[in-house]
Amino acid sequence: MEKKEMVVKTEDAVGSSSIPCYNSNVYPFSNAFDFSEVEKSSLGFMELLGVQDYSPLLELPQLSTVSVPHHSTVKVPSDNGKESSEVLNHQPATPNSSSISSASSDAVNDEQKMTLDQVEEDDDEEEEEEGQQKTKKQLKPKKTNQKRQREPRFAFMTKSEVDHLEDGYRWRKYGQKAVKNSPFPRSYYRCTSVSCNVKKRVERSFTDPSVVVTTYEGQHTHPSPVMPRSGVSAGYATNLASVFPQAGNYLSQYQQQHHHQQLIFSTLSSLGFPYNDSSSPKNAGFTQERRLCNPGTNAFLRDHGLLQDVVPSHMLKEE
DNA sequence: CGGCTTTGACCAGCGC
DNA sequence: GCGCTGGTCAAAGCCG
Repeated sequence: MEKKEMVVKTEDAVGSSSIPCYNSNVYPFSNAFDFSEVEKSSLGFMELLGVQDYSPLLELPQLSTVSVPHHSTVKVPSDNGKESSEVLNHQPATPNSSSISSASSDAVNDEQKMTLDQVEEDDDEEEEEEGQQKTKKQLKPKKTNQKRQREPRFAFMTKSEVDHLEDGYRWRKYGQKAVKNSPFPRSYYRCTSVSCNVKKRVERSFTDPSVVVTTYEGQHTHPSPVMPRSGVSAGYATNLASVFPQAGNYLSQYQQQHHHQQLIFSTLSSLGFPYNDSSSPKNAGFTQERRLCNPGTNAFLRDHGLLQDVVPSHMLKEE
């Protein structure tokens, strides 16, 4: 049986932090994090996420002001100010809330850098071609276009038995890598649609193999091949999307499919959105799920593994 | 036969 | 400079 629980984490969300929270339960994961530690740390949170460019924070102001409940200060480097800090609210999340972690993004500066790189690359191209043909052909080409060209990223934490979750789009796997500190490999997928360079990474938490972390990068330039569905889901997805524009983008994809509707609703519900659908047998599975982000328990802490790419372990310490 | 997955190799970025 | 790691490429193989 496939049981899923989705946890949303926007890579931009933690950005700078102080969105007027619709519901204090929306970002419960923060209960497990001491963001003041982030401030102390030499690593910015975005850096912890493996991001080197924070410009999207400007691009996604809402995300950049997401409030992280309960904990204090999030310091986020940004282009115009280097960093912003915000005192966050202190409401503990309620049980059953799911976690949202946040993540990162970047892009604008990279594009600028890329331009320069491309110019330089033009000069080298001829030389490279020769050497390249001899040894390996794939070597340089990617360099021209790929110089850290990063799109805004958005990650979902999904409790699922399957690694690759259906989201209405078609994906082609183009790589798999072993992940440090994890026995589970990370898979790389790319949208099969031409001219759409959306990518996603899928990896499983090593501390909780039932949890899959899916990270989307970029935005689709085409409609989902799966027909959109109408229904109450739209309202909630929109609601969430209003908090996480990027999330809404992907959530809307999820909601285009049956069982993913449930997945979303389960998540939204746990996020504090009042959704309740007991008619689905699949929901039975949800109730059995470990309370992934239940503050005050160790449950969440046990998940720190899948977040450790996002947050250093010391941040996961219980208060 | 076309599309997809697997897999080894390569490259770039980063820290030491 | 070197080594590690993440990310990507593309050939080979698989499958419907």
